Amino acid sequence: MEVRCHRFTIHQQDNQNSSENSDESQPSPLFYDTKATSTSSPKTSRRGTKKRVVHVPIKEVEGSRLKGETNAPPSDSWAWRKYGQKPIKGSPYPRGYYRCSSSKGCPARKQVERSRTDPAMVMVMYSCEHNHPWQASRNNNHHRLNVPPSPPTTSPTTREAADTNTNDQLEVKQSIQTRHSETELEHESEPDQKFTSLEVGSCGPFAATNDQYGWFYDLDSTSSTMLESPLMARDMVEDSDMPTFFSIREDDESFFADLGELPECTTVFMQREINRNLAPWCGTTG
DNA sequence: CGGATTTGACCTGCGC
DNA sequence: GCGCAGGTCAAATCCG
Repeated sequence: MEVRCHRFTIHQQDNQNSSENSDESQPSPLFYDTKATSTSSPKTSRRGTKKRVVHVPIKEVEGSRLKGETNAPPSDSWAWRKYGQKPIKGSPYPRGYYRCSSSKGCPARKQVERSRTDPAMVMVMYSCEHNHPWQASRNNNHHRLNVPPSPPTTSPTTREAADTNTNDQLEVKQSIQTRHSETELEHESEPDQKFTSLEVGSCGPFAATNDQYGWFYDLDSTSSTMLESPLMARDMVEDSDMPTFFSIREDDESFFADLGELPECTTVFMQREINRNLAPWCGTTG
């Protein structure tokens, strides 16, 4: 089943499995609860984060702040400040660690690394939710007026030269550190309440209500554009750990809401969680 | 000079 | 319990 939402096609998978464990017969859930998984479970962040993968054309990075950086994160509505970089075992590319600098005290973080299977892509893993003053206003249908002032189309905090690969994509991984209780998880077992039942602010924009991120719907949601990148299309066929496509519904749209921060040409693939016990939208506190 | 990046050290979680 | 690897910190450095 195929999903066409704006220009985003959602694909969620574990950050490690995204490229390494392509032989996974079981589709990767949206997020993995590291606390609940065992040896046979897909790998997740060591800190209990849950991740999803988005593919973004690498050309987007050219306009972003990390010019010339191997792991240039895609430009989005937030300003990110790099606080670390680590070589990742099995990957020729290092992983960059970024904190949100759009507002003081924002706990949002993201990790950026090149895809191992396709160097033309970069993975960006988001951890924790943004916590900005203007977010509260979004809940009141004033979303379009309360987005961060002058959301940078280019990342303002990085200074290096752009990657000049124009046909490539970025692979964007997003993860969430979750704080939901067991009770909340039970709600999530109901498909149609999967997102809307979650508390805004307790699990970040991924679990936000439609209202909170309704600003996203003002975007070109009527576009049927999908799979802008042939690269990603190829991966979807070749990779056994491929995402499952599905029809977007309201609850899913709230998932997409956060993706409004991603570059317009971001191609995101979402994988419907198969085992909800393992893949609640938000798990327990890590 | 202020803010962002770099990079080595340190901390922590997980697997054996 | 130990070692490995991921994640974070913070001082040094760089750049506008």
